[in-house]
Amino acid sequence: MLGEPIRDRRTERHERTKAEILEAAWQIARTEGLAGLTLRDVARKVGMRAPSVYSYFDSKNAIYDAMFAQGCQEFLRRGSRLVVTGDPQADLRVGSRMFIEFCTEDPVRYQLLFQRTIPGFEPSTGSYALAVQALETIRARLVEIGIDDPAALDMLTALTTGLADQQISNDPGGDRWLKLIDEAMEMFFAHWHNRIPRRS
Amino acid sequence: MLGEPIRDRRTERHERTKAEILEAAWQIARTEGLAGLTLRDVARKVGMRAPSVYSYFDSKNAIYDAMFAQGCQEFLRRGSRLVVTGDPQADLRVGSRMFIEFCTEDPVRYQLLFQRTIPGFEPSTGSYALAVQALETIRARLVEIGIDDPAALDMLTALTTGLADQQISNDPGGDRWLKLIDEAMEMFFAHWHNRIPRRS
DNA sequence: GTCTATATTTGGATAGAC
DNA sequence: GTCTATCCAAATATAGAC
Repeated sequence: MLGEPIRDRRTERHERTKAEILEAAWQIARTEGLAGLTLRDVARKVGMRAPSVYSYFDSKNAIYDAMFAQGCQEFLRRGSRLVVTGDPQADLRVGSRMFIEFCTEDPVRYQLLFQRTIPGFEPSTGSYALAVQALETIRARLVEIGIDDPAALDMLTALTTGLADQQISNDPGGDRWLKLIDEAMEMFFAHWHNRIPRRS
Repeated sequence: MLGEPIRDRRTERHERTKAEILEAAWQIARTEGLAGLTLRDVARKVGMRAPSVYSYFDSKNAIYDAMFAQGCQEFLRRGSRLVVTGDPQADLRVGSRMFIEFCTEDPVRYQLLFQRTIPGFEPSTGSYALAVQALETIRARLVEIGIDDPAALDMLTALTTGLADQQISNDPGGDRWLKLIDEAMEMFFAHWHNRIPRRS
């Protein structure tokens, strides 16, 4: 009557090693750049030779894809922890701050998820679905705040990714654009709250 | 009494060929991606073999650097053609539209100038100075519009690059974010015009 | 599953003849 | 200035032994 599935110790170990490889990949990407990731380096970091990695991932792009999915899942996890207080402006501030800090705290992850700059890589359908889901959580939160104009959502993504992008590109490690978040949201809120969508 | 310098036909031809190589590099980067640029392809496009390119550029990065400088100069050229009408909002609209269209009309140029995503490349001091000069023209225009808070400049660069970035990443060739430009500038202007800078 | 060995490709850069 | 020939290095991926 125990409903637990039979544990497969072999599979468990396999999954653990996959996770270990991914963690190594993140670390190397953060130091060498996302495009500078090589299977040799990843393998070495986990104490293997390059060919052994192929027992866990079919290709280098499969690693990128798993990293992409991990990034999306982390975003979804953080989004699910956000609460709705009922104060629209506060909710907007908290949500946008979460998003922008998510972007800036790991520029490599930002590059992988939001800029499509890796030569031959594009996410698999499964991973892409996670990204769609992530955008949907943002849309839903904006609706709860009382803003349901689709143009407002597009404006918000532009404004927040713009802040994140400038922060990463022009003041890495600093806060020159981070400290503009509250003011940006004030500006955004004043313009879009209780506004009737214009025709086209 | 003719003040013209003596023309050096050899140098002139050399410069012409350099320009031809750069144009080929732009074309290839636009189809193969900026990171996908190879000397072989560039050489072939101008009817040479790869080693011959070294008679014109010391390295591949020297080509990137020349492209970077060209991009900045094109931006400066367009900025110099903008007029100030005295209508602050109209001037803001025109300036931001110029900037965003400059970005979106050539995503490869945008990537080279505004995202630093090429492995070992960073602009030479001379080329970087052009980029600084370009930002300065934006700052000066914003002052003429009547907004001289440095935070406003940072907010404007975030907003405009954000619109450009979303347009390029999520609706290439379309106008989903381009058509938000006027509304974005309305929002920006309402917030920053005649505002006293806050302490910190 | 992991290894060694190797195939394969690619691409930046140099040497030296013409 | 341009070429051929070549070097050198890197990196993905596969074959097959253990």
